Amino acid sequence: MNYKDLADVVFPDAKPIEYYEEKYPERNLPEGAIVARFAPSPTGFVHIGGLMQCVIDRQITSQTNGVFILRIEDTDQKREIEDGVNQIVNSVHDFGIEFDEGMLNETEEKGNYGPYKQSERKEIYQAYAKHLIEQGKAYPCFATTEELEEMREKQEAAKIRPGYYGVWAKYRNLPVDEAIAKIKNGDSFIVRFKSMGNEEKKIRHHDVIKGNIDFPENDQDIVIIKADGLPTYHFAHAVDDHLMRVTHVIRSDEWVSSIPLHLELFKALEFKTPKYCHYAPILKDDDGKKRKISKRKDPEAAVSYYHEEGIPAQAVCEYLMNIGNSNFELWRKANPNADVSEFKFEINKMSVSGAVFDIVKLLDVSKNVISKYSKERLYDEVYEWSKRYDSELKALLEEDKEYALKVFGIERESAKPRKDIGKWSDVKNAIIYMFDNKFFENDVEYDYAKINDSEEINKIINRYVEKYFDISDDKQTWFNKIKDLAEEMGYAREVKEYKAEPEKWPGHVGDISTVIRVKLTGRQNTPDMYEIMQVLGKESVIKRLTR
RNA sequence: GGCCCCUUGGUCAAGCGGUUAAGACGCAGCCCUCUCAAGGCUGAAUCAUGGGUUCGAUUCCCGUAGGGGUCACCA
Repeated sequence: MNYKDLADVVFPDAKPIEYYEEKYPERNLPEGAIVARFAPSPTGFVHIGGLMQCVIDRQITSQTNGVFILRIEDTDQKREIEDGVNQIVNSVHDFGIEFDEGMLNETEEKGNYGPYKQSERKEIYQAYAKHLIEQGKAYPCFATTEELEEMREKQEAAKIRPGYYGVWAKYRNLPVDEAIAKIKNGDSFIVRFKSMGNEEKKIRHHDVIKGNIDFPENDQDIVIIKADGLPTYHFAHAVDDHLMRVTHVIRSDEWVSSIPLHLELFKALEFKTPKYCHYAPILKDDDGKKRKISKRKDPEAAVSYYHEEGIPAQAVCEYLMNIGNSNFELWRKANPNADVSEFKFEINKMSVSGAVFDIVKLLDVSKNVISKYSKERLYDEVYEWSKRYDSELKALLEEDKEYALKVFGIERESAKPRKDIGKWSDVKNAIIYMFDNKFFENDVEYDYAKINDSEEINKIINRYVEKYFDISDDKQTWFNKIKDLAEEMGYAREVKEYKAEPEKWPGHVGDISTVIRVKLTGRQNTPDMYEIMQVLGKESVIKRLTR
């Protein structure tokens, strides 16, 4: 009886690994092409950090003519939710990111290196596990959960390193025939990796992002195949990333401590190790303290949040890109109209420590992104968003599209476009007063500023309407008339004059403007009043000023 | 607790032995033919700490403190 016999008893039906090595050959890609993968569990939830990984992966795989894969890690059935894969695909898709290979939805996939769902790769893992057993590099372990717990308690009590290793690895050296007998007897078991590592020895690993890291060798006999026949993460990682010919394993740095294990696994399996890129998680400022942004506590941890708030996908992606490579914004400034895909992302320039998520900065990025949109694009994006999240806004936009486009056109598509909208949920408030049916719904009791005596206000407005207002005036004429009005009413014609000798007048042309503005829009602050009047049209202006 | 990693203004950060220590967001002030948004200009604000090494340390080494990760038949 030898290891081969044992392997045959453990996995009688497994194919030889050569079968898979041939089925999934090395990819024929140009020099330097990066193959990366996003490998979430099908929980339906995409974390902002996961999206950052996608943005980065998509960028570097595209730029090197490589491949970006979506692999679903569903080896833990407890984590799964219904429709989880669809939700992940859709969430990522919402940000304009497509995968080259992998799952397309719950059941369909594309690419020649599948299946891309781990639960469907069971036989592959078992083939490789069998291969290891044949070589004496893995073995069945019959320890029960209770046994393992007991072991752990002893270790803790004795203050020694916990785990299944060395002398604690009870079934590591179980004679082959005894193991076979147990299996034939129907004893339940799992498969463990037989580590040859020595905890006293150090290894050095070079991480693309973190640089050199030294740690002790792994000596834990970790489980590679669970009781349900599915692999653990570590084993699946080795087998999948090898067979899918992944060149760069880009993942969150919670995995760095597993590197010694993974390295040993790759060595035992005689796989070429991929390049590891461990990025730091996104942090959250919690009352002055930094902590990992959390799914439970922070709504902004979920990418769906940005979608709901109406922060454009491009803005979120650019912000994330900037967290990844902070020279992105320098590049953006130099290339304001270039497509993001032209930015050369350098993975080794990523920060080794986590960045605190800054929504204010994100919104600033967003304002810049939105300021470059044409009014048509703005309309389309806002309309799409409103369909899902704001029916009142939707109705407003549908009522008269031409008019809505004019409203969106105010101070847009110019050299210095407006930058006051950061997210679609800001839009309604920013434009609602431009719509007569909404405007006249409200009371006329507005907050005036400096000039707030109603008699004076009426005098100003009446005079403006009867003598000065003319919708066909050009902007200069229009403004000169407001100055004339100011002068006639006894106010300073120029702000500068007033500032030089404030005691000479009760106010200046700006104060007069404000009166008209408030009467016209209900607000003290608005975009350019001339443009507003032009968009509203003569009839609406008069109606508003004289009501 | 063991192992591993991290620490430049409020935030993101450049820097890689000699710099007036970039830039962005935010903040304050000023300017810009009306308010706001923007834009322009100016300003306040940073190398966690103690030792070394060196002619010289933000940069290299060691310690300390603080923060984070990880120690599952979860990923």
